[in-house]
Amino acid sequence: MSTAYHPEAVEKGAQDYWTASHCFEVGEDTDKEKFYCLTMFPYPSGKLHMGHVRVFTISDVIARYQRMQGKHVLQPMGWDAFGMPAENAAIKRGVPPAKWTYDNIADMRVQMDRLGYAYDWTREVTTCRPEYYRWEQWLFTKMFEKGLVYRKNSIVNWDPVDQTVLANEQVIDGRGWRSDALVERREIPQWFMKITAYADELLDELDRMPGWPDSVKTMQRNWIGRSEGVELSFDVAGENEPLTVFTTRPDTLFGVTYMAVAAEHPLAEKAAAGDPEIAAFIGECKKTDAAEATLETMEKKGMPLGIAAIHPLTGEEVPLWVANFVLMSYGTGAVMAVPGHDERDWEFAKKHDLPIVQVIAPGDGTDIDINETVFVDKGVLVNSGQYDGLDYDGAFNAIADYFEESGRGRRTVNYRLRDWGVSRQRYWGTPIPIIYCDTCDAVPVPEDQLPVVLPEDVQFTGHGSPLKDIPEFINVACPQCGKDARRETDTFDTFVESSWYFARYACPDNDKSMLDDRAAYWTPVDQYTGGIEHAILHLLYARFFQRIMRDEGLTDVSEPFTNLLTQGMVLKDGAKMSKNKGNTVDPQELIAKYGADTVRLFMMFAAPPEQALEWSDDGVQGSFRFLKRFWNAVQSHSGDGAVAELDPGSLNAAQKDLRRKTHQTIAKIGDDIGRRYTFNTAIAASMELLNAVTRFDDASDAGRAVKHEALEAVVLMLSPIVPHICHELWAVLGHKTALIDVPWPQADDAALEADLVEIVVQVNGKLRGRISVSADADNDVIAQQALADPNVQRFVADKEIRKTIVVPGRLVNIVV
RNA sequence: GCCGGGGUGGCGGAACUGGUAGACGCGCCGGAUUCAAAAUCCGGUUUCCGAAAGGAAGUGGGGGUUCGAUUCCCCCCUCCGGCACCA
Repeated sequence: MSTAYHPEAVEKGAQDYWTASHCFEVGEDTDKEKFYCLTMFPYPSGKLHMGHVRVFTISDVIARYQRMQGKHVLQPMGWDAFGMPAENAAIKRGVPPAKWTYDNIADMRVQMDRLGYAYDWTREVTTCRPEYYRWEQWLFTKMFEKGLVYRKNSIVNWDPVDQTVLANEQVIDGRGWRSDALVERREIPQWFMKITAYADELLDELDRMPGWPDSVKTMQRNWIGRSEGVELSFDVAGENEPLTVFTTRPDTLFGVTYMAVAAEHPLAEKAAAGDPEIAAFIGECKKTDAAEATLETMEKKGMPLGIAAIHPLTGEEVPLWVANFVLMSYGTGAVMAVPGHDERDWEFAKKHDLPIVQVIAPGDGTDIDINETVFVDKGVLVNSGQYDGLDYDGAFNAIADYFEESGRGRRTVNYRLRDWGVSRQRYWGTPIPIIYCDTCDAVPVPEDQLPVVLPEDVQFTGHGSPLKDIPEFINVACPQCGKDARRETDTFDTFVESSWYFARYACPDNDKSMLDDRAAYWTPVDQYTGGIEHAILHLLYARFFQRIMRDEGLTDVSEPFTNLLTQGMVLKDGAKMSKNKGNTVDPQELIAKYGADTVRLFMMFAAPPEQALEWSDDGVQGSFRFLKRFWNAVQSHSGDGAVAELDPGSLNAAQKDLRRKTHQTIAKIGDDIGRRYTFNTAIAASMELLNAVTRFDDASDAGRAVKHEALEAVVLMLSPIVPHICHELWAVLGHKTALIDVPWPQADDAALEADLVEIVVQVNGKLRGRISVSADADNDVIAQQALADPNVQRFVADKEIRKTIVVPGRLVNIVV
């Protein structure tokens, strides 16, 4: 057999072995501890990109490591198969979205297998298949029965030229991506899921999720945005209905000098009816896309409505404005403005010459000029009548009490989180299982008529959903009264599919129920890995859906993902690699040139997983070179013949040193992979150990035994990262058992002990020397020896030593 | 605009709990091997001063705490991600 490293042959050999032995196909019948290792499933865009390779490899390394720890590991894979790109491809190339999607899945599956991932393909889940989406249709009807879904008008981006709803991504600088027409906000009826009913639980549980990164938990907390405040009503001159607003700062109530409502607010519409100028302004406000980032960054504009609200405490008239920064979908669509103590209100008041009144003074008694700078901190009330002198809490309670007693307001909790709008005016998605009847209104499709199957063989024009052109799909009998009725043609947001797929992997073949006992065995997911871009939406929706399934009696689990690893983006030229931007790198070419192991190694070595990884074409070569060195080192050692048994008690100093290095490395890599997930430093440590082995020139029996132990350790510890070459080299080292069934190595504490340690000596915090002391030397001895160092003496000389700090095993700092 | 995360040699990164800044790799320079090249192997490589020993400076910028700060605190700059219809 040739001893040169040929990756294709090595990789095919290992993969054939894994396939033939079915070693990654797992059942539930075992005494071993289970470990469910999952990566966010891909959208089948056509080809794997580097972001996929990164996330799949991270997860595969963890799965293989946990298997070596003796766990019963499930690592499944599937496809987030509904989505907009399939429709775009259909418009562009005339291929039906279904065919395009299934072809892509087939192609990507081949690419994944070439990378050697340890997947249980018997559990593959594809979300565009009726066997999958029927259960989310079913769950939606259950939610309907419980009142957890409802229909209401909501704003979409409307392209007035193409006469179609646009996704935010399809709006470029406020214009439709195809038509280039200015996008408008338009209200249409849509279905919503009541995620706000779970807001408190989703928020509170974050405190009990130690396996999630703090950054993600903080983002979710801020996204839910629970705030305690007061809802209070202002009478409006000439109106019967009061105007209700929410505020977290009732202490600033005396500082209200104007109020603002959204363009869609009934009071604004009423004023517009009698004033063309206002009507024009409101029309202008609606000529913008619906993204929050757009609203928050655009110029703040407003116009007086000529309507006065009555201040509930002073009885004074307060002018009512319509403003483009107030959102109808937030709270009540109206805000009270306190320009003295709110940044945005202050700027708006300055611009429109509205009065600014100071009603809060700094707690430390400092004088401020409210016309010069806004004061947003909490403090002591002034200019606030009977409430003067109260602090924030005192004023909050006194004013809240007053409103509650007078029946004009109440303490309440407000959330930034809004209910989840799940309707999409698109074809390639799960049909929303609703039938509209003139008599019975919206009726959920009964269980025995599920699934509502999406027709796959359609003419796709790009002008509206093709479902609207299929009478057999639309025209149905009302399930309640039997009269002629119409089927809903909107489909679900694709985030609905990705909110529960992790549970379905446990029982993808069940056609009687959504989940079963196998889900009880495998869930929750022990390790979930995916992109940081999903920190809020996907991960919050999945947490919500898990609770919906729990409350439906399908599972006892509340939190779907015990440990979360959010890997950074793969960037190129400073931006996320994406097809849209055209800055992708094809992994396929690299695999063809260097093999899967080199690609896996480079991805894991280039950066720690949570950091963004700026792609560079250089460096892959280095990983390949390392694998060749690794291969050659094992082959040449093995070629020297059989190895005697290692006797740790009879080693010389050099042999002991290498053995110490081996066991230090075992301890370090176990920690790096098992606890820290810093695969880059684990690889660096393997390289160091291999370098030490290469330098170690000792052909004695004991020497070869120590070397053998080191090489075995490297092969075992690199095997989660570069499994193919390690599979082969394990056999080369003389083993009959396949590497996949071998446990992780253990560090021998006795081998770690050293006689001498090096200690750094500083004078006034600056490095001045190094000393070697026995490992058990006490602090006085170390300090004496440090002082004796000639270079240290130069800096201490005859100066008075004020302090000596000894950090055992590390350093001595002499302060003069 | 708001929320979250980054910024360390020519480059990717390391330094885990406040204790040797630059591990490991890339690149580059020098050498060996070769008719030559590729490949491989050996040595060097933060900057400045110095023949060396050694010294000075240095982790985006400014300030602070400390015997000691890449690490903790305050202010600022800049890049990346998310902002509810991209997935």
